[in-house]
Amino acid sequence: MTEKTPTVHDVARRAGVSTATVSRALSNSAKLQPATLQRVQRAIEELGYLPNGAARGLTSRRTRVLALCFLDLGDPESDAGDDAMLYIDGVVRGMERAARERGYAILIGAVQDPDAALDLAVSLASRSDGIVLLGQAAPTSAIQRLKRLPVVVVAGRCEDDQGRIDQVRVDNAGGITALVRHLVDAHGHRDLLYLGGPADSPDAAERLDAFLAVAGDRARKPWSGDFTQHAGLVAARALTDLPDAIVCANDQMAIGMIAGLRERGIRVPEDVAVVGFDGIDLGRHIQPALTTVRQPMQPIGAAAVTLLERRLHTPDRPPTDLRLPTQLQIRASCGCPQ
Amino acid sequence: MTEKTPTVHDVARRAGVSTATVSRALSNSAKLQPATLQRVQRAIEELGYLPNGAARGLTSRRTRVLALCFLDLGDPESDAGDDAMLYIDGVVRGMERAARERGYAILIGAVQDPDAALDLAVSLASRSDGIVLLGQAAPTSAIQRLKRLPVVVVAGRCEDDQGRIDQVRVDNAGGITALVRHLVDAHGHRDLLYLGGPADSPDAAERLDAFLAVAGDRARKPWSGDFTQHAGLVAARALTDLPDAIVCANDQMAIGMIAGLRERGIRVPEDVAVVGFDGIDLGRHIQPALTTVRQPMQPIGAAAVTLLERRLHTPDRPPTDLRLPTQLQIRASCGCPQ
DNA sequence: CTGAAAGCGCTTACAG
DNA sequence: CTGAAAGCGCTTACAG
Repeated sequence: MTEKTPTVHDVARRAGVSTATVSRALSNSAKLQPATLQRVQRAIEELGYLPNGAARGLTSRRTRVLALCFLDLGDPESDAGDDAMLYIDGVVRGMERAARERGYAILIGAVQDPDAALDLAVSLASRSDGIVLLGQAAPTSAIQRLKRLPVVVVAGRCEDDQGRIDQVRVDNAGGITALVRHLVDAHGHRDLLYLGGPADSPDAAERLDAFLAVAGDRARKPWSGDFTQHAGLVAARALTDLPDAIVCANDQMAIGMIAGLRERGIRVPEDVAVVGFDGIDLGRHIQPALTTVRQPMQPIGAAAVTLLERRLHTPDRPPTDLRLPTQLQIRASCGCPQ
Repeated sequence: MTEKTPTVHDVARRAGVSTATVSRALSNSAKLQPATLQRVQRAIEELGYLPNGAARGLTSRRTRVLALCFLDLGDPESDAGDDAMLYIDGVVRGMERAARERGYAILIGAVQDPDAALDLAVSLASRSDGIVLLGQAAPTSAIQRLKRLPVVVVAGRCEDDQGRIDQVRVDNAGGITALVRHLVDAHGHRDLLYLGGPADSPDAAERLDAFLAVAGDRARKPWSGDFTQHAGLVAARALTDLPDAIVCANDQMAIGMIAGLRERGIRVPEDVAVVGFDGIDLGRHIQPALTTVRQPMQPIGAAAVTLLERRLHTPDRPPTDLRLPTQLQIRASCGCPQ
């Protein structure tokens, strides 16, 4: 740290070759004479040479980095992940694994304030070969501004006029439909309450629409919450006359709902069925185990990476709007035997 | 993407200023005349100019990126996080939040094979201002090789001769000690079985040593597993005569243990107490709720960032070996009333 | 407050 | 197979 850090020139001098040769040895792209290669490698070792990524990136015009920009709504006081965070963790892991296979690392950045998303996105984009914008971290302004490099929007609403923005979403409508059909067809429920998510969430909006469409006149007037366990708890306490089944827009609210009902001595699923959406790990372990719709978080991340790479190779390909399938996960809270 | 991307020169020309002025406007470091600043900003907007991070990094010698290198041992088939992954998610989140406040983004990279850790670490290091090496992703070879830039080792074993590597670990010994004392003092248990972790985990080693030391002649010969729920399950099935209490080296094994005991009709905590280590969210929700020792995952990540930044400012400061406190989390599986 | 110019550390045609 | 040299797009002293 104190002594000057060695560069390709130092390595070249020590190995008795040109910097071009050092560069070739580094990326072992060109075939070097084994002896030459070895000399260079020794010099690198002896000098403790570390290539400068910025210089490489500047020259080669590729950073080998893919970025992810998201909104961090989590509670900084809590280690317990809320839904949004669990979702993001899954996406990050999926991205990382897919990126790794292709020789990319993942750069992540978050903001709390949606208004800061544009600046963050720009700053991440400037250091990467492509960027994924998650949900509400994808304001139209950002999308427009970043269009010089591949952008994929995940779980967001994307108003793209030029047609170069790829999207990845899940089939919210299909998931809700399968869930409601199960409640209606398998269990004969006819009085359904929907506890929806926040109005500004694109996923929440799609789920609500789908519920309304498929439940038809079996639907009560929907309630709404903020996707937290607490919202489910509060809703459970406020419930006066019990429906046959309660469809929650995510698992956390369903879990809070079940806890709140239990407080009041109301049994799930005997007195009322409760189902969720997301498929978080916790749902498997509560009593009764939660019937839900599983979102493929890692595949979402992996798909985003794939789309990024495709557009890197073919900038002008038509935009893809990927809808990943969701999967009905029947457990006990709907009334099915475990 | 097709048209050439604009550079500072284009912006400068359009704004009728020099590139130096554009640069100053970008970093708003120097005070520009408001009118000048505005002209530059308009030009940036009109051109859709995106600064080139590599070029900035090359010149300024700072990337404003902090890297995290870890081993990904997780099951790619499963969305359900295992312990190691939950731990990493927590650390990543802690790093991201701490980094964000200081204007850094986080670059993450993982490998499956420990032998590949060095190459990955080098590649991450070359794009960042500092790097944290997690656990087994911190081979001595990597530490030596990277020493030109700030390195902090988290939950690893670090054999550093030169004294510039900072470390962050948790107080494994203190945690185990509090756990065993509770079992012995509060519940009067005298026959303790320890289900340890893999031999190559530094954390596992410390926990085992501490258990042996504090349990003394109350300890049976320790068993060991691989930190998965499955290992706990297998151990439960293999158990012939029941101890008073089973101390598991992590929560996942404790959860598997409880499930395995239940299979056999053995009640926890009535017939045997079971406790874990880590404090994962799931432990709160199982029946009985898991008594454990809480690791402060996010603070670990945050501390790593703090140490990185300190060393960035003061390269020659003496190395810090941080031990973050753990916290005994008494719930029901030890026999305490919930 | 602003500009001209050097230089950051690589890679990549272009020769040979 | 290897080298000389230009140039990637910024920032930063140095002047003024």
